[in-house]
Amino acid sequence: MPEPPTAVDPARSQDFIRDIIAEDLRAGRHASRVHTRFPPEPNGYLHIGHAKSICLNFGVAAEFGGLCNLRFDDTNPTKEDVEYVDSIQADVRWLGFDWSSRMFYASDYFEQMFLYAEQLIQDEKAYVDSLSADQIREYRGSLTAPGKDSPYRARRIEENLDLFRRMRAGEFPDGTHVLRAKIDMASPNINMRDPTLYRIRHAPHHRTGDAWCIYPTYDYAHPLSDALEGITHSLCTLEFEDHRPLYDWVVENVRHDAAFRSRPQQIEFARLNLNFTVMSKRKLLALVEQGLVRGWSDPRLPTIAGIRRRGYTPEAVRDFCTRIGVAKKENVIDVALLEHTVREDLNRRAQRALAVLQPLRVEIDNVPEGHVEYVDAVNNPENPSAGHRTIPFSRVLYIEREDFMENPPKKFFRLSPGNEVRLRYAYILKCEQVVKDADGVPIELRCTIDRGSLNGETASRRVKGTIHWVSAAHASDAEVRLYDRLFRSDDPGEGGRDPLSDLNPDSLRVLTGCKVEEMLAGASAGATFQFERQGYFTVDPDSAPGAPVFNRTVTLKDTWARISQRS
RNA sequence: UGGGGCGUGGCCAAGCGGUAAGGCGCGGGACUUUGGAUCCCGUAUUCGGAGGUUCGAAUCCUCCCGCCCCAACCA
Repeated sequence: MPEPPTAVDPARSQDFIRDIIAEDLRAGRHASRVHTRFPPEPNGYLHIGHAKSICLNFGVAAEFGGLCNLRFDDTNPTKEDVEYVDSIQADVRWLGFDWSSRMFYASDYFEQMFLYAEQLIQDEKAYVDSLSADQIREYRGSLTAPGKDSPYRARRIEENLDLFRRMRAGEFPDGTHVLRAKIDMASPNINMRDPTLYRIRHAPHHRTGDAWCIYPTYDYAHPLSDALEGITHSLCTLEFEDHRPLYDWVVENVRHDAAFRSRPQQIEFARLNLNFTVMSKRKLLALVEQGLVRGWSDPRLPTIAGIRRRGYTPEAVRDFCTRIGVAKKENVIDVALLEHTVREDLNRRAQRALAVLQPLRVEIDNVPEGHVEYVDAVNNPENPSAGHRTIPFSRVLYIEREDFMENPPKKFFRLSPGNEVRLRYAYILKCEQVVKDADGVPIELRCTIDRGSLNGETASRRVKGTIHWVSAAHASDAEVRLYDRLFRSDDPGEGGRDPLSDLNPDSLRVLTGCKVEEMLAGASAGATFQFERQGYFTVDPDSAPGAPVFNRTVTLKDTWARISQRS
């Protein structure tokens, strides 16, 4: 008789990292604690890729009743800046995570790390090397050839200690000496061939100023920062897999004192890659520095700050991060998933606005000139508590050009000669006559309405389609800047068109059912509207009040293409 | 050619020896005071390949193939 299938353990059903943690907890490891950290280097703004790590670290901690620290990995003063530490805090908060009072800097531990380094020297596990960077590289060997010992590897403890202290005292210029771990120059893992622990850098640090002129490297500082903060699970990306033996070496070989609070374990996962956008720090920095975008928060960038201005909500980004999962496989997530989570969230909260982007004039013969009436409109069909608004209706309207077709295909349910369509929230409209210009292009429609059809729910008859409209006399015509291009170019990356080449913001004429100014005035910064069938638009939360800048939140180019092809 | 990882549908991703979850996307349909909304339905005879073990393999073994990462005094 076959065994019954094993029941799925919910604690083992999410991802391998949660599995490991659950198992550690079960086995009582790490004193049954879970403590993670999000450790960015403050050398740039956070992007959507970091959101994955933030959601993972804070999420896992919360799920297992643990804590998550925010830690700035500020061990390289030449690349870092306070502007970045500020923006990173703002972005993590915006995403909805709270590190409480646990915000730290690797630089908080410089003194303690120095002490541990001295002990390493005393234990003959570290030495000062005086080879040049080039020589060190040569001595390191290659991927296939083992390295060889530096002639300075055998220095006396006292000499090492003296040199290391004088390094700290600033007696030597950059590049003259370096502190190295004494491990194994023949290791097949190049990271273990006596890795550098400290280098001399006479450069002001954004936080410690000129207190130091030697700085620990990532490989030395990271495991120690983790241990000093009592971190149990140190989550990082795949490229650090080869560094894990070194991470463990540092954790094991430093002399454990009272400050040494945990024996953290490093666990690696695959970083997020998104198609149709750029995530490399290098490229983002280049865009900002060359002025090709308006700063790190340009809505066209995949930075958290840019995404916020674009109208994305933290809820949607978090949902995206949980939906992509966590694994060790290299991945390229389809940006359509991000767009989906945003639409799903916005659809529930965005105010609707009738808007016409490419107007076609409509004159209604059986509505008297000067007549104005206000029809009732729902702000959000899916959320009654969003309330109602009234929209002016009059003899002359604008409708969307593409909502009219002179020779409609079979399944076109919008307006065409002799046919009827419902004007959303208003009457059934019939096209009686098409006025064309010299080239035969329709420039105006003469129509009539069915006076008895105002309320669609009680009307005696129904028509297949419904379109959006705007009263010509009441709508304003404002030039709105629209950011759209960069974020979703048509090239996924390598080769072909450079996704960064098309940087000019589009501009767009927007006509809404009320004056645009009124709409903006009544909207708080960051408010999002859904322009019927045109997508979501957000009033830039970072722009001056009333400034007519919209960021299109979701790009639906391909869908539009499909729709227009079909129609 | 050294070491470390990874290969399940177009993109992600469950699965952990018992006969391929789920999401996105895509296709079809329904609905209509919008919809690209919403609701239905469909979408891997097969898990990189070939052998083997087993009553039974995506799951175990062997070999092979492919992709990614590593030779910063970056992180």
